Amino acid sequence: MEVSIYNTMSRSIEPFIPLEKGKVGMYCCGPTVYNYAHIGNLRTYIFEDLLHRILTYSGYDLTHVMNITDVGHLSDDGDEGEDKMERRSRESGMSVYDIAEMYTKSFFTDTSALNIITPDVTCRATAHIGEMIGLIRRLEKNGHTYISGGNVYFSIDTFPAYGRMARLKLDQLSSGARIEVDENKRNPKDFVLWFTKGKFENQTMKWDSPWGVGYPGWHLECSAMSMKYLGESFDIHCGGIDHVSVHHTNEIAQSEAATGKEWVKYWVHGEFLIDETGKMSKSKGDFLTISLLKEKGYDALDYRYFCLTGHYRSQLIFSWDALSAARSGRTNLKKQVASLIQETGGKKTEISSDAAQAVLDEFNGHITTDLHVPQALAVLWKLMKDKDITSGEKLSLIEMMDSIFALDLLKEEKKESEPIPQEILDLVQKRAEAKKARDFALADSLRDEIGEKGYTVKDTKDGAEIFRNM
RNA sequence: GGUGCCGUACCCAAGUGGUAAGGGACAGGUCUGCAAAACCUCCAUGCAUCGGUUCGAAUCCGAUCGGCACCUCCA
Repeated sequence: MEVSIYNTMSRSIEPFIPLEKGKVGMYCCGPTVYNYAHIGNLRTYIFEDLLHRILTYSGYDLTHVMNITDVGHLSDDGDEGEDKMERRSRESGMSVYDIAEMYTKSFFTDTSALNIITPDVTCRATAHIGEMIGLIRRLEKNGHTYISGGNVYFSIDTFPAYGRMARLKLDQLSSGARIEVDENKRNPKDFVLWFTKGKFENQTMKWDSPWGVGYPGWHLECSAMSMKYLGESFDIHCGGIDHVSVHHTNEIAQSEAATGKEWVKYWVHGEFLIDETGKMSKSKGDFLTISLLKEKGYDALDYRYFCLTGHYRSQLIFSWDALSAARSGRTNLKKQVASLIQETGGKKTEISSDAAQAVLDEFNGHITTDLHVPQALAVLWKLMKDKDITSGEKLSLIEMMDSIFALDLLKEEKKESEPIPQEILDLVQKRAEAKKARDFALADSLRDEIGEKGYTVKDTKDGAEIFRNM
């Protein structure tokens, strides 16, 4: 199936044409594992997962690579920067490696709860120091580097296309407006490839290199690892929108300066999740995590559903009300699917009717056009209400759609069937008797009493159902 | 200072030239002693404001107001 996607490089939706027919190499910037991921971070991985699923669904043989940043990501630019991992280590008393392991694990716990498919390759920066040193040597050989104040810098003046994707106007950037200019830089936009100086006294992660003992600059790892696993040119590079102007700009510069080739064909960026006050960030006090959502009674997939209702290139406004709406939506969807399963005994039917085929075509059209997932979701709702399509066909269609949505629509909810206390059962029994005697005042007061004790009773045609209140 | 984005109902949100998707909430109905559930129905002549282009504008252009992001670290 043909896929089109918005390319940040051209600022337009382009037909996707892979470098090698039928195959796709995709690299996505992964987490820096110095803290828990907040739900804004995770929105980006949900969007990348949708792209992953859509490419696979469309018949491509996909290789999806994601890095784990466990070194070199500074909290600030310039000499004042401190490695985020090291800072966390200093603050917590744990070793940097323990921190990396702990937060890597929690990251994958979150992504797994969100039904995000684990990339084919996940690679740690600290396991690829050799590749990074190799890349610096290539840049050095091509005359793109200089050493100043002990650090190795990339010289952007040696790369005329610098800032092309971000459309930076270098002469008009107000460098130093918000940060101190690094005196060692020839051009304020130059960036460090290898640190041997800086806030370094406590750095525990360091390696020997031709330029001295030190550690790599943050941007370097993505270039080095993506080329290792996907080759010197590959199809798709994803990440958050915030990476366009610095991180990806620098990645492009150092990669293309090293190889002399176009590095990435399609750049795909996901917009931010924001709240009423604007962007979510880890430095802005408390941040929202999947485990917090769970504590408040939401399923991780309620959040996934919420993300599916907005387009990946638009900001999405988070609120508890909006999340509750998503939870209700997903719950209703699941209920309707469950009743379809009950009705058919779970038997799916091959799609044969014109009506069903039309729904499938519409769905396919949406997902293969720049990830128009919100419209695809609307198609699912239309399908649920359709009166001409048989239940068996519906189930087949739902299964196909959910291979993209990944909302576990066909999965039966396992109810934790805690035993109902005898006390409650007695009250329910009493109420049933009161109802039978048409003493509704007593029945209602008994229902209130049951409610006070934390249970809800609902009458069905097969008698009373009892639920524990959440 | 430079760059870019956004403003659609009570909330979230889709829609980039052909007459406003979808979800949630609300309201009404069927059913039920009532409630809940389920099902049905209703829900923006309107897309920040003002002009312009066009047979036709939420969509294109200009201005204004309001909000946000990036040019430090960030998904």
